Amino acid sequence: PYLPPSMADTLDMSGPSSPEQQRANRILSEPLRRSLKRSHPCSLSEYLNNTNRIAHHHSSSSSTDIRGFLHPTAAQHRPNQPRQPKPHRAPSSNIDLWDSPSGLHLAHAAELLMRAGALTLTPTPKDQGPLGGLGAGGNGEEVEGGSRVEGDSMGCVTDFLPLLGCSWFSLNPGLFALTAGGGGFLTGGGGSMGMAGVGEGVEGLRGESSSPGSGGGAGRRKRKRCGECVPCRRMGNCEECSACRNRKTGHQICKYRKCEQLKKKAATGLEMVFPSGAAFPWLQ
DNA sequence: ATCAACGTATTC
DNA sequence: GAATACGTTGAT
Repeated sequence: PYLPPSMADTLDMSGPSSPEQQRANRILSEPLRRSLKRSHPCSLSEYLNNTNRIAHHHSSSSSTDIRGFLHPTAAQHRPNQPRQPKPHRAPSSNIDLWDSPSGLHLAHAAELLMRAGALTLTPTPKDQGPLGGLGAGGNGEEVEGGSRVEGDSMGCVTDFLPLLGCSWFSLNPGLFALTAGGGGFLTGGGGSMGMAGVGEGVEGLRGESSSPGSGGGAGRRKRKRCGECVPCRRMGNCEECSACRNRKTGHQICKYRKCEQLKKKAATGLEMVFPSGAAFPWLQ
């Protein structure tokens, strides 16, 4: 029930069986570009904290806790119960990480990232967020080596919630963009990962450096030209437009070469945008 | 909304 | 370090 057949095919780790899968695996195994290697991991702890704050804001009971979202049963009862399989869906009330209004199915996304090798689990003792140890610690279990990710019989991660509860769950925005304003590179159609943006260098994660005190615009990722639109394909500057005439001071590309995608306002927030305009379309 | 200028990320 | 170009900001 977690993954549609097309996605299950995509995530089949038994080996590449199609040219698309072979290409995807090759791309994943290729070394990062220099600029991508310099990308710094983006911790989800801030996101989770924000989510928690939002939950408090929206909850009139004021007793809402992210623990309740991540471990509804653990937060309410089951002190000595053996580990229950994680519910596929949290209660529909309040903010729901598993079926958020914005389509942010975080666990699914992270599962895909991990399977694609784009998500790293980097536990550090000092990087345990305020929610660190949730779930696993509650049952006296330890996450060993930071790679304790179990899959259920359906091949889905059932023990992912403790990872969400810790801030050592990190993403590498250079390798994996969670915001693709010019169109996502994960394509649901055809059951294959498009990965169009990976080889070229995926850009577009925003907000990672926009935390208070980071200096605002400094550190914000730059999007890149799509290279496919008419302006991008145009060769040479016109040398007549204002951008060309003010090249030294304006620092702008020729107006006739300005990428159509970059003309649009960049997407904001932690979300995937697909050509269809839907986030995580395979889950809809 | 458009434009110019600037800051700065990125590439060479 | 220079050149290029994206993002932001302020002026119009």
